[in-house]
Formats: sequence, structure tokens, C-alpha cells
Amino acid sequence: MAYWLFKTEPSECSIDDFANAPDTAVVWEGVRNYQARNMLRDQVRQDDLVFIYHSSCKLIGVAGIARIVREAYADPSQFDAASAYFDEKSSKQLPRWVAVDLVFVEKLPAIVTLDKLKSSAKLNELPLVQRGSRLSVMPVTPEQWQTILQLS
DNA sequence: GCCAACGTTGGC
DNA sequence: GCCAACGTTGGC
Repeated sequence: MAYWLFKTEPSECSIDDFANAPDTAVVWEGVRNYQARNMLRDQVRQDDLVFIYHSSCKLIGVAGIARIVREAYADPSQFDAASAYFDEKSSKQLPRWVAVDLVFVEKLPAIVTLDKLKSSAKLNELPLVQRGSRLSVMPVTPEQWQTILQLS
């Protein structure tokens, strides 16, 4: 069982969207970065736990936890010409991008803000707080996971 | 809305 | 395979 952190803009998909539909699987689509895709495809597994991180919003930080309920499959949005995630260079024979499904686990008692994440020495190695990092899917070590839980 | 830092594209 | 130009991310 591994731990991850997924970034999302809460205006698109927030932890409250998860919390409001606790029995519904959320399709994590639209990952269009190869490094992130490779992790989704090759390393993210059923029952892994995921920190949901809110970016580009008022209160930036880790907002809650979700769990992987379906491993990587062809991201449907890449075939949908009406979608912002449409990729004309992808094909059903050779899909370029993958999605996974998540379900709600919990909201953290308080959002662990980016400020807090940055000021914890134990999180120096977390890709999120490293300069220029733009990964939207990143691994979290068990130690980092516990540290972030404690910060909440 | 700005802009630094990356990632991707495409000509050569 | 280099690298300039361009597009995107995401905090501020």
C-alpha cells in the first residue's frame, strides 16, 4: 500500500465534491503530464491512499484523503472532442493518457496549508515544496504521510 | 493578472 | 539530438 498526493483546483474538483458523494467513485481524469501519467499507470494501485491538495485557490493546501478504487485505465476525456482534455493525437488503439477512480475517505480537521508544509523540515523532500515542482501526481512516504496528518 | 520555472513542440 | 519559441502551471 502506497501513499500519494494529487493536486486539484477546487473549482474543478474539491474535497467537498468527494464528501458530498461519499459512495460515488470520482474519475481522476485530465492528467496530461508524462511523469505524472507514468506514476498513475505503473505505480498507483488499488487501495492506495491519496492526499487531495487544493491548488490555485484561496486556501492552498492538503484538504483530505481519498482511496484508489480503480487502477489505471484509458482516460475517457482524451477521446471527447468537447472536453478541454481532448487529445487529437491519442487513439483508442493506443491511448496516451490514463485515469484512476477514487472514493472519499475523510476531510482533514483543518487544511494543512502550503505554508505549513513548507515550514516543516520533515517535508523538505516532498516534491510539492521543492522549487519549480509542477508534478500533479507525486509519491508521499509513510513518514511524510504521518507528518502531514499530525500537522492537521 | 503577473511571471518564474518547467514541459513540449518542431525546425534544422 | 539541439534548442528557440511557445504553452502551461501555480503561487503570489
